[in-house]
Amino acid sequence: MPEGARTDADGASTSERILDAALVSFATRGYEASSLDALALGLDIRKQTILYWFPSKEVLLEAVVDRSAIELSAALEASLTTAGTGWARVEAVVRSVFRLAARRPELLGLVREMGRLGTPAATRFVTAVEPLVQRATEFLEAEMDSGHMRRHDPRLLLLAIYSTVIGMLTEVEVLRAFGEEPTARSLVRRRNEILELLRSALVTDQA
Amino acid sequence: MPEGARTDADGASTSERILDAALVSFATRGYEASSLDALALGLDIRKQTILYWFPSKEVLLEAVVDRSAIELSAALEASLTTAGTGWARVEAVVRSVFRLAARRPELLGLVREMGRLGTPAATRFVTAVEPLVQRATEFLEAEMDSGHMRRHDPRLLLLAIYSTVIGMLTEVEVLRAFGEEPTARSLVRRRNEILELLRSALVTDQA
DNA sequence: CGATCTGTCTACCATATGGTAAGTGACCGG
DNA sequence: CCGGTCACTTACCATATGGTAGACAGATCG
Repeated sequence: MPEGARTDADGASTSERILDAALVSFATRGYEASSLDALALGLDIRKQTILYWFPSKEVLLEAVVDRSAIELSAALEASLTTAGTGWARVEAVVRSVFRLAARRPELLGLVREMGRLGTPAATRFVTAVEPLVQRATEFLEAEMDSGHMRRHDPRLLLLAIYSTVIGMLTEVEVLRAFGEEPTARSLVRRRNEILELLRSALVTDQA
Repeated sequence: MPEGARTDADGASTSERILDAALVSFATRGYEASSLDALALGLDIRKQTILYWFPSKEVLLEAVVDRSAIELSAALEASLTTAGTGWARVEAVVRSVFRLAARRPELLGLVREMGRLGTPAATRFVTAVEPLVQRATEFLEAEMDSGHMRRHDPRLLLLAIYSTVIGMLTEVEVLRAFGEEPTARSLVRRRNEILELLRSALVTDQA
């Protein structure tokens, strides 16, 4: 976003490095528990540099949320354009979310964190993703109308799918309690489990 | 726990009132974001009274977690002893969790919060609930063996069910985004949706 | 070269936080 | 009636927090 930003050896501008670090910290430790000092320390800059780019912690949060919403939407949109129809479409979306979780777990972590820090952060995020929700709802409705999927309230169904996927991706502690270590191998197992579950729950024609 | 505790007009001892308020605050605002001062203010006592009963904030958290784990386990155990077999058993447990969510939403909120505050708080909770997980796993396995339920990895299945239920009970912000207001009416709709979903996903004999 | 702008820094501050030390009044057994 | 314990208080404190003010170095430009 900033034009005349100095660039790192890796080519990353300071403000982008701050956004990256803040995303990770917010997603894992949580917003309140993330201090600007700690953030700055990790980046080997001074807290005031952060406050130069983002005049307050809240503004920083908004920036992180906005950027994440864009990235998330982009990933989902991409998987939607290439995906087929019917169950294949659902599977493609779930797979792409899992791929995203493997590559950038912080993004999913932030989504989960979003619920806690209520308005206005959540509102911001929700507004950005709303079009996708709308599209998904219409798709599910069409599939049900055509008889390819069992009839459900599409928005409640979407909420259930969302909960399951996000939960199985982010509840690391609970995961451990259930005897699943958060490895790449386990991630695949969880993905397949969810896909199987959804398939048997949704698809009418099990052939 | 405290013996010679002074009792309130409502018969609640100070330490119990502290635990109650702390549970609500931890479950909604989060542990880090809950300050002892704010807690004390809400109870119309001084912060030092809190530190008299619970020598540190962390100890307070442990106490809250322990008590909640006990209450949660009790509720689940109760529903298990009265519940029947097969699908009826699953349904009974889900219903009892939803009943608990209606009566004491903070309890479920704390469970969700647990994942964020990693060890040792989570470990504590998990240890307390572990026997239930074990029982549930064995039950699911038996049902699959007898062919009444589709074969899945029982622990992954349990994790999926957990994620879905907790998510649909606690993600209030996301709920709003999906057009569901957190009313009692909506709670019932969500419960029925989950039950339908689980039934079609799990039960082989759909008669 | 001098003025200006940009990015980062040092210095500082008000407030809030978890926690310590020491008191105070009520009750209670001897 | 008196010493002690119990429940709770006032008085403090060290630290951490988000944020302000202003200095300083390097680039840019007339």
